[in-house]
Amino acid sequence: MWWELAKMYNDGLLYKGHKILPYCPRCGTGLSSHEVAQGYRAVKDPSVSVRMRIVSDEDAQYKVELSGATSLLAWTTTPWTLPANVGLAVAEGATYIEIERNDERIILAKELLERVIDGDCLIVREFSGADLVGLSYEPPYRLIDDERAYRVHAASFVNMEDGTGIVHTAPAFGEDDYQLGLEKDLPFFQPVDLSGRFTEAFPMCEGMFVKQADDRIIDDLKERGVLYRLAPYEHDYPFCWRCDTPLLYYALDSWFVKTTAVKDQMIANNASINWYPSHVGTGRLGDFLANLKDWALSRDRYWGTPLNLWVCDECGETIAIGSREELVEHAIDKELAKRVELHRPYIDKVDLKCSKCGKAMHRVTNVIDAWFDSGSMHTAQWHYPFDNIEEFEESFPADFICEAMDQTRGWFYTLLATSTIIHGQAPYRNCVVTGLGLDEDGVKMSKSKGNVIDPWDMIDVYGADALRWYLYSSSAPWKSKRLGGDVVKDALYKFLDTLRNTYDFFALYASIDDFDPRRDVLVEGDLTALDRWIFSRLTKVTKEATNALDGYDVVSATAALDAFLDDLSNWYVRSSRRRFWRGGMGRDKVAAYATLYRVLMELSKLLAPFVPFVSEGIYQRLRTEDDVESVHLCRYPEFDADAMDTDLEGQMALARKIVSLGHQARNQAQVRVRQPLSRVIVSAGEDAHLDAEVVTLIDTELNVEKVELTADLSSYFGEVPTPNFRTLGPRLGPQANAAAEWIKAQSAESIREALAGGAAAVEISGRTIEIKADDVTFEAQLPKQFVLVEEGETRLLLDTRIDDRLREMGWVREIAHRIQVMRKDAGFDVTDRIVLSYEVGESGAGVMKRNRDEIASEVLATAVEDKIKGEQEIVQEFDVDGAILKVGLRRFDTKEG
RNA sequence: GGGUCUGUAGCUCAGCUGGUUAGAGCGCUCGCCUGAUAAGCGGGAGGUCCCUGGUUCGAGUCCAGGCAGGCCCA
Repeated sequence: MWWELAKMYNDGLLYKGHKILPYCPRCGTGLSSHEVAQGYRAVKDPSVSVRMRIVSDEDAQYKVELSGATSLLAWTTTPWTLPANVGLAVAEGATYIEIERNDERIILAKELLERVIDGDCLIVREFSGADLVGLSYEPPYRLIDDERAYRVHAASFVNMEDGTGIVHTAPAFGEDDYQLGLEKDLPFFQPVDLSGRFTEAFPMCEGMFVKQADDRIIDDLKERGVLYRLAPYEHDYPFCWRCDTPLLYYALDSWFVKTTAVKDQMIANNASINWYPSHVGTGRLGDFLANLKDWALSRDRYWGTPLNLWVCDECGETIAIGSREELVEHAIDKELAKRVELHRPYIDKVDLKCSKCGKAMHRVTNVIDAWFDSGSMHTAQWHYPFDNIEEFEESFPADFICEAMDQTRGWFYTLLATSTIIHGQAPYRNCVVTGLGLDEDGVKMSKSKGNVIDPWDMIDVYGADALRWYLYSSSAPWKSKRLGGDVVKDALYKFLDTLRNTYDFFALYASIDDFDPRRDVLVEGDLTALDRWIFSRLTKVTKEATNALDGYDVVSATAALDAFLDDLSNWYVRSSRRRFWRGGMGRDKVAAYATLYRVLMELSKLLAPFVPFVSEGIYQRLRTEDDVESVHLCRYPEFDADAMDTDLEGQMALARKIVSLGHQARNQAQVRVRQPLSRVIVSAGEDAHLDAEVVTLIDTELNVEKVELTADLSSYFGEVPTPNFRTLGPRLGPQANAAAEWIKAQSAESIREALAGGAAAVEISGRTIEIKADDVTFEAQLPKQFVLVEEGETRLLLDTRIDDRLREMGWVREIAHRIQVMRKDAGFDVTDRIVLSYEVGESGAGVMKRNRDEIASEVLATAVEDKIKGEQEIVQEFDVDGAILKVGLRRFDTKEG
């Protein structure tokens, strides 16, 4: 940083000036504009209007009519600055008026009359602001004796938004005032010391803190009849971001970085940065740059980076030291300079020898704005240009930085400013701006308010990755985020638990089967449609995540990954379970393992930037010695867009839709899923097609024997003839009902035939009645056996007929399920073999006998006994379709076999 | 006062270049399923898409003006 500062000084961009600075009387230091920006707060201050009696009109156009009783009305929201008043300012072009009331005359801006004066008054005359210039007036406190003081001047900053149009001017306490003071050669009068207390120059309040003196001054003005009006005034006022003391605007000596000299270049460099969101660059920072002011750099604190300027006591020569080498070169005590710690207080012991006059030079006492330190990161982190020159050149400018919105005028700005001056370009290419963390009620967290949520509390409960995932996935980074409550819990349950459970499922069976990824390799030809589908989805999600991250769109990336994990867990794994349950290590089983293994490996890499701990945990458990030792050392997965099988993905999407509709239909028909049904019939638009393997997935999931895909479902609907009372009623009167009964009793076919000629004479209850074609409408009717559900284009018919064969299959499945639950209740391992004993009444005996092998294999029973005898680990009795079945289980002991 | 963002279900939020009947998750409720899952599936209740105008065959979406809130600045 010294190198940077010395470069700036030698280029004439670091200078000493005097400026009105926001000043913290408690910290004893001026604040930079970006520091002030942190501390604005709405407060109520007293606003006062004060009479300033005209004492001389000699130098003005305006001439007093009512001598001794004519006053200018001045306005301020900081009564404590009134003792330092040395002038009044008016707007030259504005219209002012003189009013009369209670034997006195008051002058103020015409526009503001109604806002300042209550009640009626007499307007005596009008004139322009320019006429008032030159008047002498009696100030509220005549504390200095100076010809130049207490006169009216014209100033461009006088506005008509509030006040009286006559502005009290105190050059010691305001930027505009100070500038006016320079311009009009006003005396500079400073009755306040650096601790914010009045000096002996204002005896009435000597030693009093200025803000506390407001009341005292107001009382005094009131007593003396100087006060015209007092009103509370609500406005934003800056407070010290560090200690919350109200800031005073105060004229101070300061060192400045002449950022205004590179303003255009900074604006150009800002335009080279990709901002996310873009409005930060064009709006918030853009506006700031457009109104750029020089950077008040020096601070009068003790701690901080010492300002590297030495000044000669004798001749005032100043030198900026840019390296230790230079320090040693100029130092009087070279040994000290070689080893001295470059911070206070040590550095201040090093005096230099003036090159001009040979006398001692001392370092200025200032330290620098800490923002300069963080704003120098691009260079200082490498100790450039003394070390790491290559590293610097390789990494500058940075690809990407990220911080919160409140750093716009902090870090984002100071980085840009120093880099523009030192390197001529922006130090970062992309900047993602994050929103603020709000508390549960949506209020900004701040230490002073005490509503700060400790991230560790959430991390302890839910984990760091759950917090991360929430922050990434909930909404765009720059939106503010509420923390606390259950939001992080949701991220954990919804995403991370699903991920872990998917891994756990794999791990459970992989360890049972002793899966070895180096031996049990993936064989392309053994892959099922489901395997090929999940690989296609993996390619797609890799593409989506990569593209999203390339565009700094972290939310879309998480959304794509979330959708993929859902597919993996709730479709791939769910539909693959039976493949893992099978005994042995057949080719299909190896294919399933190898597929799931590879998907989990790749997924851990895809997720590594988002959830570094969880992804590493999974990776470490999956990797072999041949793999890179950490997921964070792996390349991010690449994708081959051609590897996507959009047709298969389309089929699978349709399959899942059919399953969903099928469940809905079962629900409507009140037929539970364990009861097998014969078929569903589906229409899903022209191009819909399903490969046999995909159909099998639907069969299994819906527990139906057949899935029929058809272009048109209408052939499954029957037609029912329906009487049209609109025509029958008027024509047949009382006989209409009989005719209607007859129509309903016919089949659609026969009545169509009968009415082919347009009408038919029919014999009903002994009378002949004519039925015309108009008398009959045909309604599509679904045979009772079907339930129809539809969603968009997709329509599904569920055939709900249950014959004896299906009933028996359902029975078997029900029993198998109940026994599985018993196994679980008894605490058996999924691999435990059992001995199944049962007793059943007559009605169930046949079914049980016919299906005992199937049930046995389903529940891993090595032996089945049709009598419950001996010790059982669990016994239960249940009622299946009216048949009472009693079942006992015990673990199969190999010795028994 | 200026800049900027936001306003959609009880809560958290999606809704791309305007296009059927506005969605998801959580929560509530009823049912199903479960040999990985604090899970999953299906049904239901729950909406003046902040307001008012305008453009358009058509507006949650575009335009104008308000209102409310956040942040930044004066």
